[in-house]
Amino acid sequence: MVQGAKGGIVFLGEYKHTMDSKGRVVIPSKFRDELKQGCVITKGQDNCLQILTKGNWEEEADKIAALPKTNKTSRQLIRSLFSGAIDATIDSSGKILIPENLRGYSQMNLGQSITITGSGPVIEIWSTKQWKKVQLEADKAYANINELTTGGS
Amino acid sequence: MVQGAKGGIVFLGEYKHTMDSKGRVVIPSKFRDELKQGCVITKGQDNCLQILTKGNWEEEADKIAALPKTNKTSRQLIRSLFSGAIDATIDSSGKILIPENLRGYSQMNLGQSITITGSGPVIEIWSTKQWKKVQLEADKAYANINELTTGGS
DNA sequence: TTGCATAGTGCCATAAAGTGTCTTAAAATG
DNA sequence: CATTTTAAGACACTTTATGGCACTATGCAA
Repeated sequence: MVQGAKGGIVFLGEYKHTMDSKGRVVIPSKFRDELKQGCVITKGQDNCLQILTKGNWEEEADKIAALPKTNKTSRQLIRSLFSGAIDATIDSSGKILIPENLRGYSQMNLGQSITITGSGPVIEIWSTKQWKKVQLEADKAYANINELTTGGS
Repeated sequence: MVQGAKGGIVFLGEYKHTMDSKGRVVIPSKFRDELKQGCVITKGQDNCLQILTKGNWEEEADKIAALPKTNKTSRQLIRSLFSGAIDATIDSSGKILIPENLRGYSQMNLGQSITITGSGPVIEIWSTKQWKKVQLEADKAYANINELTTGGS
């Protein structure tokens, strides 16, 4: 997998897979090496799930845990992150199980299409339905920025 | 390969090739040396794909990755850029594989004609169909510029 | 406790996708 | 014109995705 200028891992690409009848999904082979020593699945923003490497998770968790617990929003964030997180391992055929509560959160259904995307330091998992919506918006935002920074057409 | 005034690489020229039955295209031999250590393919404007050298990519990626993830637009940019990119390597016969999602984005089909152009610091790949349209517009714009800068005919 | 249902795990078979390499023909080079 | 390089297609091989089946663990109810 590619590395950024600062040496961190950068996940790239978009992959369409299927959730099997038991709630498992295949992790794209390009991502597997980085996740082999274990990974953590959390609730992401916009109804996606995120897969973090062990290293990334620790960083993230430290950041969140350090937030002031007197602040209500912080407490909610802490609760959401930790209660929604699960550590997972890839099985011998490259699959991981998405627990029921996370499937619900991200609107994934057994046997349906899901989309896995590399999104820089993290991997995101989407129901393909949801991804299509998000992607459209994302591409629009990207196109706009390009116009601004490159002078446009 | 040519260098610009500031020492950056400058890709030049227009090449017509064919996408093979597996989605691979031959990279013009003049471009290969610069891409041998790896390159990244991203979505470009007007439904083209761009091939960036490692160096160019890192610049681009660092800019986007540094954006705050709490901001929705930033998240969209991150998603669009990274999910729409893939790192590629040239094989021993000078080909690279264009992944399915990027073939879709750029309207390339297996077995069909594609056009590869040097476009300054990046290489662009087009379905020939799309390229013809864009080239026409580009030529027109160039003619107009000439008129403006030379005072016209 | 026993039996049953449900969720989770491991592994295998098949099909599809991706990769590597070779040959031939065409193009470029000197 | 001879030689070298490049593009395109073909093919074999490898890897990956998917679905299925069997087995285990867990919890619940009879």
